[in-house]
Amino acid sequence: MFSLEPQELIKQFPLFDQELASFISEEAETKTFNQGDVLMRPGQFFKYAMLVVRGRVKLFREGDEGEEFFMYYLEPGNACALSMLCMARSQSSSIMAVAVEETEVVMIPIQHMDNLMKNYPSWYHFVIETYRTRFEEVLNVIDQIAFKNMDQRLEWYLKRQADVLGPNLNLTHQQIANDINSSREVVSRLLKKLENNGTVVVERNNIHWKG
Amino acid sequence: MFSLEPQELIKQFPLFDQELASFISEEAETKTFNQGDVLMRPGQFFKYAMLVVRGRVKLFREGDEGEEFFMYYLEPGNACALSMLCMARSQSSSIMAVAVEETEVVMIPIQHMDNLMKNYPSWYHFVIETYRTRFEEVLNVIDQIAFKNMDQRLEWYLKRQADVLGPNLNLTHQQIANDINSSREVVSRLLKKLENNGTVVVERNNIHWKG
DNA sequence: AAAGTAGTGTGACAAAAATCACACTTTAAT
DNA sequence: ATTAAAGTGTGATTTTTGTCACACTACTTT
Repeated sequence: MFSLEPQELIKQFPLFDQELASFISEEAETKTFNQGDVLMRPGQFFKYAMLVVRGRVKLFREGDEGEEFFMYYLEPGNACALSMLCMARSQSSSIMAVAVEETEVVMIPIQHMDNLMKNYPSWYHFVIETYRTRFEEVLNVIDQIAFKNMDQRLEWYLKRQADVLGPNLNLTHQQIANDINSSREVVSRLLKKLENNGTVVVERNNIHWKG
Repeated sequence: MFSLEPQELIKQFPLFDQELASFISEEAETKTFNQGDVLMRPGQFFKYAMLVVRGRVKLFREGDEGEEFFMYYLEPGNACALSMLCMARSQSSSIMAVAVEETEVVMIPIQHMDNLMKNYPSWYHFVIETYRTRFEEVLNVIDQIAFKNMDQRLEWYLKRQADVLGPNLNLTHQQIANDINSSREVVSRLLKKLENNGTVVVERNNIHWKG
């Protein structure tokens, strides 16, 4: 654990002002997670608000039978909205957050929240903005699964992946199927259709998005 | 428009402390919406944070082709999470909020937010709690449509309705179909199955939940 | 009371998606 | 180099859900 320079923080979080960055730099610690590490799991207490400064975190919902459903990525400059909903929780099935690469996270102990909210307006602007963004994101997910068919959902999924990871997606059909809660065969077939459209180029372990 | 006594507010919003309730009572206005009135529609600016003190508001998502998808109700003591995400927004398709009965809403002008956040800790606790609750709710919706079949989704839908509206649900099969984005015939058939299970009693314009 | 309308029931069929079976191909392991 | 493992392609079949057609019932309106 080590802390981060205020200037570095502001670069990642442009909404922060000088005093806020200094405070966080002073009081928060930085932790590095390895690929595959779980940052957050269902039914967990939070002792920190988590800000991603490097790497990438994948958020997904887990079903009762262990199914997974991809929600969104947290990237540098993002905060984990749920980690800021500090109060206790212990629901049957909640959300999972896993580092998909080596990831550096600023951890702000929960006991500073009152102070931050009260004395650092740029903090609560950031919090509000974080919620808004995530809420929108989640609503878009609902649109997709409520209103769209698999082919459109797959396309939307790939597009989002490409927006974050770049056009070269190192994904197997099985992994995609897991993320959108479908099956490998269905994904294979739909990918073929997208390839015929010219939307993607399909290779082993790799989908090239041309959207 | 008229304002509300602090004591009345606290009764509805137990998280509010005395000073907060006084401030809101002073600065906010109360507005009454009739059944069917739209409180919020896609791509709208918000000038107020809205707190429901009487009645009921239905929140649902609209699809590109005008489909609807029920999300949740706001009841007395609830606030509209999205109305508090004040900043400008104009997304293609967003959320709809409609009064399902005569509904009284406390409208807090957006320009008081900074002050409220800064000087009334019980306000931001309330805001955080509002977000948390809605976020959870929306995640549960995702679970249902991502992982469950229509029969289970219908059952869950009816259960939620019954939790809010009581066991006697004045709904037609068509209305239910609209809310869960299915079709009337499917709903009819599944209701029959639920009736055989003893989960509901089906009558014209009325479903009696026995869960 | 007759006619109209909204709500419901049900069979037949179509479409979307999941599942099964198995062939084949590329990469990794021994 | 041979085997094993992981990834992909594809037809056949089943399940789930949506659609169409039409009958029927219970309320409303005149």
